[in-house]
Amino acid sequence: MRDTRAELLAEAETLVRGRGYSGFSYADLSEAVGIRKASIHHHFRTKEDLGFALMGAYEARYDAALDAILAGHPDAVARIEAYGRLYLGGVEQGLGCLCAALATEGEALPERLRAAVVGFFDRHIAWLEAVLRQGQAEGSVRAALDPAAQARFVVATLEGALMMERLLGGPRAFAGTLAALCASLR
Amino acid sequence: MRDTRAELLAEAETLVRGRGYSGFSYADLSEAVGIRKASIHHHFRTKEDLGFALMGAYEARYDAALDAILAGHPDAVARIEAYGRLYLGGVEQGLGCLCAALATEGEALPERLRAAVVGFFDRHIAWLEAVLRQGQAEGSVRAALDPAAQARFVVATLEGALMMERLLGGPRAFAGTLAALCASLR
DNA sequence: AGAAATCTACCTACTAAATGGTTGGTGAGA
DNA sequence: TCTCACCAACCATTTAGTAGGTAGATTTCT
Repeated sequence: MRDTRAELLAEAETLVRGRGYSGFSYADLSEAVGIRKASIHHHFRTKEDLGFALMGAYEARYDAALDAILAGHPDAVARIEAYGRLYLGGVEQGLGCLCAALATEGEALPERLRAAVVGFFDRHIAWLEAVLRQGQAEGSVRAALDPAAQARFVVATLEGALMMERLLGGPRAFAGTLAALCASLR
Repeated sequence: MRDTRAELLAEAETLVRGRGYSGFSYADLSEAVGIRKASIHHHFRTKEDLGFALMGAYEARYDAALDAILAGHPDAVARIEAYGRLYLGGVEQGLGCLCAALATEGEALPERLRAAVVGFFDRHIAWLEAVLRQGQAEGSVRAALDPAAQARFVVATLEGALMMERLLGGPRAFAGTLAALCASLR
């Protein structure tokens, strides 16, 4: 049996990351999944509900990826490099970050969605801060850096590089920025 | 006499940077400027024309700002810090970068607009690369850095920080990232 | 200079299409 | 029998864009 709800989430994510939240419609999604517009409302009552579910799934996937990074890479800088490669996937597929797409909406974004985006960034910043502190304790990360500020710096650089290189330099250019970022930590 | 065209450009820019390109409508703009919807079409035949004019004005303003920075700051890192403060203005007003707003639209963005966005970034990268080279020649910028890669890195960081801190940490957090960025260049 | 023609900036009133969303169903399976 | 997943047919509103016109300024012709 096909899991329509999951298909809807997957296609909607591609659409939002590809053209922005208000740049996609239920009609687009209907066509992508092969189901009538009204049936989407059966799964997600409103567009805002869909956006919120999208954020939930996105965050859950990222949480799993962060755990996998901790399990697979002992070194702090290697962890941050692996974190950066999560964004690289977006560049390769020509898709931006879901949170960036929502953040663009700014004032017009429903409060729940804004809160979810803020939560996403807060979590990532906290994770990076912990990794950086560990790196400093082990000596692999420059002791002079402020972990809290540096964590924001890392997210900003990767988000910006994804946004820009998706339509400019592609994966190679993104990889260059990631390398420069990691070099600046040591 | 009031310059309606200029008012339209100013208000439209605020709207696009605040809520995204497909997140604003001629109706919004009509209300903001106090002119009928049909009259906007007199000044900008299509929404795409308006977006293109928006990019033109935005780029012209940035060009002037880049010249002013060269004239006002002899030191390379000071120039890049001043460049970063251009973005800070956006954080203070709660407005993202026009190019980031357009870039979010991705595939759905009309070709002319995409080309304009690419041109904007290319110009900024070239400007920064030249500034970085000069800094290396003078010894104020680390010689080990690759100017071309580092220029992309600078734009990515500032764009990402603007996108994120606009709704997260505000001007203080942005200033922290800008400081970390400048420190990483020396 | 004065009349005629043209242009500019704006308007009201429309259109076709798309938007998110609702109603009232149908058929299949537990 | 009841729920689930889906549907066709709606709906009100909003979207970008058009048609046709008006009042006032500017230019052109005599």
